[in-house]
Amino acid sequence: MAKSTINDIAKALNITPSTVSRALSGNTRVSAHTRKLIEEKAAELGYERNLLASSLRKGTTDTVGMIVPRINRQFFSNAISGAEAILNPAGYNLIIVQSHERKDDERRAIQTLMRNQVAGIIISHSLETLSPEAFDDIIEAGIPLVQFDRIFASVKGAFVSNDNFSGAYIATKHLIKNGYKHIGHLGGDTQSNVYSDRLAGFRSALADADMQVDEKLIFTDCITRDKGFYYMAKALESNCDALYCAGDYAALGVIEYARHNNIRIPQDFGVVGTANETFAEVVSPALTTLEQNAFDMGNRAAQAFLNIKSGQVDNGDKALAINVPMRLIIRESSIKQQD
Amino acid sequence: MAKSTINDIAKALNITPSTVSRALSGNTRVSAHTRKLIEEKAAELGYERNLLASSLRKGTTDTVGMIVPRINRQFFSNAISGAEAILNPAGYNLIIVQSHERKDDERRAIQTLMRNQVAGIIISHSLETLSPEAFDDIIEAGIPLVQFDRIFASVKGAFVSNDNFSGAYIATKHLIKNGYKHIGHLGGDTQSNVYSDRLAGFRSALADADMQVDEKLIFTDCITRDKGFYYMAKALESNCDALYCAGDYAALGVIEYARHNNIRIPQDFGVVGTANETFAEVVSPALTTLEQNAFDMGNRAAQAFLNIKSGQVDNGDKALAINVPMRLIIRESSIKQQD
DNA sequence: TTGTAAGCGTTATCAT
DNA sequence: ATGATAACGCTTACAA
Repeated sequence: MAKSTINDIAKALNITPSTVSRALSGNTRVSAHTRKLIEEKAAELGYERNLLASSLRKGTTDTVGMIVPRINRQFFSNAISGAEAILNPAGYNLIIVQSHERKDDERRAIQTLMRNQVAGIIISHSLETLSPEAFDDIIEAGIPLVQFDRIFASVKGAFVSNDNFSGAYIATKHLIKNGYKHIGHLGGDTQSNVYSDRLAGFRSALADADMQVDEKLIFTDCITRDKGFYYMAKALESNCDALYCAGDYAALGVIEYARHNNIRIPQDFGVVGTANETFAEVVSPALTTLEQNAFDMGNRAAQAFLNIKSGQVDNGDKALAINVPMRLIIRESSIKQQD
Repeated sequence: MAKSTINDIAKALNITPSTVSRALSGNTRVSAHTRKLIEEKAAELGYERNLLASSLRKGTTDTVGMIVPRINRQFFSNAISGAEAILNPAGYNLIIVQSHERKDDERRAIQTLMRNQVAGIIISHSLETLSPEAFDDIIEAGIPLVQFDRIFASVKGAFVSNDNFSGAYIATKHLIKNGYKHIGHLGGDTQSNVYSDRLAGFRSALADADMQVDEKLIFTDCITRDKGFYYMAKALESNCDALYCAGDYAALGVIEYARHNNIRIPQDFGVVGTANETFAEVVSPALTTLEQNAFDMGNRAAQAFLNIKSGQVDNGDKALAINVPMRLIIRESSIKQQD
């Protein structure tokens, strides 16, 4: 009933706890005989090692903390799975905490993880977090830190992000190629690297095609469905005929506005989103969008942690920046029909 | 740089660790003066309490473990948020582990949590888990256990589930009222309470309307989009004109089959899903579906844990069964037009 | 109000 | 191969 300890096992077998500990941690310097006895007794008593005690003694844990804004977003939950897929086989457990896009929650999350003596922290910071003071604590405590997706480049440690610039560039170029002439952008707060890079990629694609950027068609607080709906109306007032959206939810709002107002997508208007949310394939017309490869990013973030941990790279080494390419998934919403 | 301890603080102030401990844990029996000194020094040294040591000493942790099949399902990620919303204010941290619908992973997850001495476990078991041996360990160790959504009724501890029977009943009745005559069911493995209850509710609704259940129209291995597509074809061969689906993904498959084969939904064929996934509102025609109220379930599961913990109810008390009603969200896919 | 000392369960060092 | 012992950082009687 009550939890048993190595002392219980030792007493039951008339040996010392140290021998039990050795046997149970796979140490070779225990006779095959006693090892067997110990293992049997452990099973009989339902013994489970107390990781609090073990970690306290060893001074390290096998736990990695991962902080994400929200887990109910495909991107983050898949990134988590990607990290797990690397960490579990490597003997680490992953503990997940949500920041709910709030700075205070994030700070608390960092504190909780540090107090729990995690072996490392993998984080995509909240949108409310505009500067990385809280991250410095992590580095100062000597805890390996990996930022992913949303990055403060000034912080030491590794980071893994999408190649947002190139992704946006490709998406925009795709709209240009398809004959749209007056292309706008629905983006997010440019204080975030994610959205500033996407905006930059958008601008760059237009520039390379010798097309003017109409500043009236650039919106940088538009990552929700409602805002997408709203700004689509605004964009149309300025004769917009296509939008590259930095998020699928905004793109969804665009599609819905078009449907309600009998604007034909893709014939009259083109849309490309970003993220490939589950609904992108299902909405009608199906949404062309940029795949973020979340699983892969989680994978690489975890790998970066392992690299730091194994001493292969220094935590303060800036060579650890990884850029994951984004892939354009072409569906109906951007393929202008010739009529 | 290196982590500091209460000993560091004590030494720096020429007092004993016990006083520091008392001050930092809010104990009143410390003079205002020394408390202030201690707090300042703690801040200066960037002290963070080592929870491993603290918990080991106290014999309890403030960590609750939550095991779910996968976090990238809206239902589970929202349930997690619901649990968090109760537990964090109550001073608990939630650690989340995925079972990936695999029995072995689930077993490992339980082990990890127990080794980490969690204060309680909230779980929705994997579909691969057909019997609850692993759960008995939890109860035997005296750890409060709350099952949610997927339940083994034979296990002690609390459980929180949807009222799947009534939900399915309402959904099916809704199809009947809308004039569909030959209604089938796409469900899941009936070894799970979730799917057996939904099937039972479906049957019951037909029975109460004096309608025959056509066994050829009942499929119990159909919770994916592909399967939905596939079984829709089968159902049509038996002159089916409506399906109540135990999952939205299957319903999506149905809609897609209909679209590809020029079957008009809802005019010629009715569909109701279950879960209200994000795409349900967005797909065309919009899908009528049962809301699972995931957040609320997580909330209640967490509350059940707190109740056990506070001794209000016994962990072995079966009075802890909570049934959360499901709400039918009526959209286009089930409203037969009169023509 | 503060100090002393023991102990949570484990592991590592040093003996034997 | 096994035992004795100390220590990880913290909390809590008990003493002073």
